[in-house]
Amino acid sequence: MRLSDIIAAEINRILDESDGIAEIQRNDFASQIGCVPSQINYVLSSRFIPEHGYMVESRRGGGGYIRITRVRVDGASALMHLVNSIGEDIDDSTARIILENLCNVGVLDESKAKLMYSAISITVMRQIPVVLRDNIRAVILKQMLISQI
Amino acid sequence: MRLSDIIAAEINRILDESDGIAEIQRNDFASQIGCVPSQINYVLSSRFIPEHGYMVESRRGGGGYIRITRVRVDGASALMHLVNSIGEDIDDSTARIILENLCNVGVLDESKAKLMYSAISITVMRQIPVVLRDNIRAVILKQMLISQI
DNA sequence: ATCGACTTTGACTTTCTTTGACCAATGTGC
DNA sequence: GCACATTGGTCAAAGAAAGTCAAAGTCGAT
Repeated sequence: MRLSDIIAAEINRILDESDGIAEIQRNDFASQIGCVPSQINYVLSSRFIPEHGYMVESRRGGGGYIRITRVRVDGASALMHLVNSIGEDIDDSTARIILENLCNVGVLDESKAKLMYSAISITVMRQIPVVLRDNIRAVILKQMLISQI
Repeated sequence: MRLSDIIAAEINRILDESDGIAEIQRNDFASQIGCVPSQINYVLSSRFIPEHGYMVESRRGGGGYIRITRVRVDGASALMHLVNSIGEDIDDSTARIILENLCNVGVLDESKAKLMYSAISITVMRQIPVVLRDNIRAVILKQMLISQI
């Protein structure tokens, strides 16, 4: 079994035991498993991603931590499907249509839809290198949608 | 839990209980919590900052005190002030503190705060070149806050 | 055999917190 | 007024985490 699989399994075990929230200290966790600390980051960024229903936060410094939250309520959640259907990149008009639809269907209220759209608005995207835009837009949108499950 | 979080929580508890005004004596408060006095200053300067709706006054000498006041203003003008105070760049922890404070003051509900935080989470920022991050974070945050006015 | 995608590692960086020595202001008693 | 006690303020160093990045390794598919 690969190291990264062991780490992922261990995080999932904690998530199962702790109501979907795992809070670890990177160095402790790494030495407990027997890997270098940065391996944890690799696993988090490659497996604990929005498409799979996870959110990751962290803080540095004394008392720092990494918190992984699993939001998947059930595999059939409409929002989960939507997130997975978005893919690596999304353009502005598709994003807008998605938000409008979610609003029409009543999954989002107008205020939150506006909030989300503002986060990926042209004002924001202008600051991002063109080649990255569709990708960043997708990542932001997916992460925001996951946060609302 | 970190010392600084304990201190911040305690100050917020006093603010909640005392109609938005907390008056403490630095040395007493510090020894009550079990930290060095200057730690209080650290917490005040990193979390209870004017742009976020707090006032801090103090007096030295016998009978000296530190008074923290939570300024209650209407949401719209609080947000306007905040947006104007943010500037070109913002780091992760300042952003998090802003969102926490907006919740404490009642300008944002927790769901929207989470939504906003997810839009600027590490998962998103990891995709953006390090040198651009603080700038992009600021643009996204400001735009989201403006959308709520 | 080798190409490419995924993993593993570790040196280096950045951020946040805690502590303590020293400084500044204010009040009090003479 | 002056000396001294009583506060709070500042700042820089040390400590405690986590993040980044690129080089090297692995392994399956062609």
